[in-house]
Amino acid sequence: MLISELSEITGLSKDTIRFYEKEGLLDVASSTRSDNNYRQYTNEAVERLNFIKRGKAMGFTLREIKSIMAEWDSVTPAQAISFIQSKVEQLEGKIGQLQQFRNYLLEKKARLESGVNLSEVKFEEDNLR
Amino acid sequence: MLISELSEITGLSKDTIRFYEKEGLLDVASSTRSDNNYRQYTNEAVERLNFIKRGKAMGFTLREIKSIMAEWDSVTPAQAISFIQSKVEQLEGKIGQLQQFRNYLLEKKARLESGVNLSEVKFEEDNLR
DNA sequence: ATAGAGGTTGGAGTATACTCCAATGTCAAG
DNA sequence: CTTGACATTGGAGTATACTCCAACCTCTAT
Repeated sequence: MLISELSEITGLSKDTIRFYEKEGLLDVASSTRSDNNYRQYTNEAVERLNFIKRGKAMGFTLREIKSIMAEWDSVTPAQAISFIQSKVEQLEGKIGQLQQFRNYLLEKKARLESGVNLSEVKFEEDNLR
Repeated sequence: MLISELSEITGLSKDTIRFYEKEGLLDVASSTRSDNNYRQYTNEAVERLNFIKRGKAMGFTLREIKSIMAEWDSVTPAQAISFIQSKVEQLEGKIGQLQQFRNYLLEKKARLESGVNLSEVKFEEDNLR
């Protein structure tokens, strides 16, 4: 497929896709050039871009996403396992933080609903634990 | 306290703290100026900065964090409740995504451990659901 | 043959979030 | 009264991740 189609499928702009390519986030399996010099994309490209989107949504930088994908391609199973394990641990930390923050907000909300004044529940670190 | 102490307590650089002030993320309750024009910080500043760090860790931009704090200060209880509710929903979405990604990684890991070839579990969108 | 909708490039510009620096002011200690 | 450690400012520079643009090539349809 050409870049417009890929752009529609993924919801990423053409510029962004070309930018990702410049940055080395798409490999040969994702895109080749046809005779007219147009980029030809495979489904691999769709998968890669979705992977990138996912990674970004979890707060990874492009650099990190690139390294994740590179590891994925080049690494022995044993290395992959320990790599994944460490990523999972990172994610678990992040999830824990988000849940804490969610609980913190819900607690504040409950206090507000029970009529406590806003200023009394403002930024107290203790509420976060 | 002076900026060095605040910097040590929060782990943020002095430049970062001054940058946050420029951006309007610290209010009068957090910092005032003494006669010599030095910034004098209160514990409120520590709390604010920790709040900012927390917000950043969950992927909010400074702009968003500022608006959260502003709402917090200026809003009626009813508005605060609906604001919090929407933030909680956003967070729940984020948490859900992170958990999905975590499960995805764990699944890949399990496959690797059971001896499946790496290339067979590479970037397939189906694995993400 | 020309229009129009696609594609290409290199490079400049933008937003975010710092980070560094030079010049200068303040203050306690020797 | 100078030294050294702190503080101040404005402004420049950096990294990340795009976003836009001009100039130009390609292909299909009329």
